[in-house]
Amino acid sequence: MNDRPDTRTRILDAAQELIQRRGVNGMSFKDISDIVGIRKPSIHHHFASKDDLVVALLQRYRQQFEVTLEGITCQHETAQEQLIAYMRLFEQTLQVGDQDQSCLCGMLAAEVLSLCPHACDAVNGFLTDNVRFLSELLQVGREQGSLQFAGEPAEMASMIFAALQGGLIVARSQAQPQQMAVVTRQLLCSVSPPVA
Amino acid sequence: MNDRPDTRTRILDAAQELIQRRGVNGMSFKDISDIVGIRKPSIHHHFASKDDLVVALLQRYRQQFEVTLEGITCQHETAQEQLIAYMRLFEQTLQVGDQDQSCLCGMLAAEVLSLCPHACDAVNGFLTDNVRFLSELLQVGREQGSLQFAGEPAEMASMIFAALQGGLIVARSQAQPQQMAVVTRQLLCSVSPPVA
DNA sequence: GTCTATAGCGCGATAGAC
DNA sequence: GTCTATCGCGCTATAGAC
Repeated sequence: MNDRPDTRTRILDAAQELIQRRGVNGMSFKDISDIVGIRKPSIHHHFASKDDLVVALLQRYRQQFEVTLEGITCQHETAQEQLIAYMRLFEQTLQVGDQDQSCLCGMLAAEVLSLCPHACDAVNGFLTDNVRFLSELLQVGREQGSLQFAGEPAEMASMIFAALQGGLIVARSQAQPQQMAVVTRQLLCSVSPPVA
Repeated sequence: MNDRPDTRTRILDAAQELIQRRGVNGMSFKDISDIVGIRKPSIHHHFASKDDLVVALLQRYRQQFEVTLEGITCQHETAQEQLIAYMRLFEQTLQVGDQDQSCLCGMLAAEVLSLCPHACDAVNGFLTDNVRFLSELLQVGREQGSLQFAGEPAEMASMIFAALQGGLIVARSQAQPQQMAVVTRQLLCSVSPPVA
């Protein structure tokens, strides 16, 4: 009957939203306590330090993302459809709330010098996982014939992932969410077989 | 005979380096004063506030960048060569010092919610200028025949610029500068006519 | 598990001497 | 133009009552 998540979860939710908007260095315990509706020191009962909070947040985020990627693989037949669904994730990020949220790990990757070693490893693990996922998807797509491109799948994967992360940052900064769709459409063109 | 720049310039240099490494929110007057070798309050003599410093920095950066872009246009004949030279700028950013510097405006675009309106406008102006430069370059290249791609030049320009910005963030986070060259090579593939 | 109170520090910024 | 001294604030974190 109680559909409100527990405090720990609500703290993580607030922290994630704040980091995706302003970055780690732009987020404070005060901001979190305002959103969650508890006092600042109460946060320390759930997370000993700010670093611990960020590490826990990354752990949850990567778990959720893994499930999402599995869903994409299962729910779509062709690699092309899977790629479209994957890119949709990034477009959707910009459609939440005030349209000012970027990818959590893209944001943290930009601020990587402010992170503790554990958080740094988690961010880079996320980046690597994504490029690997894309790389396998491109490989399969090329074999299927639903995708076509020059060069190695791993290199095209790096390029596509970079474009999606950069696209989020640029589109959000300029307050033009539709620019994200422009980037994904152009990416799709770049790996699609000629229409003829 | 005095080859050391004046204090104002050295403050801007320090601020730029710090922002490209840690972002605005990760940079402080203390950091600047340590690098420049003056006391914290002395900075206020040159820049009334932190916002003023950031705005002045962006003004200088955009002026310098404009000159660089003109140089690229003049020094290279074909659009393809100009594109290669442009992308080289992003690779070179990652080759400076400890290889942990990103693009100033890419960093600030990620932290755009922490900027004053003037700085925000300057960052977005920089982004727009770059996409426009690329867009014209792609248009000319297509007409020349040195470049070839599907879709509109403006849309391909958005995609390329996003990939360069995202590529910087990812490669830097993972401490793999060579990944930046992977991205630029793949981008070049995507706008090059078939070798045959 | 949440609270009040507070420690301890770093921040941007100001005042005023030199 | 740079300095010392300091203000006022916000931060993360801790101590201890309830």
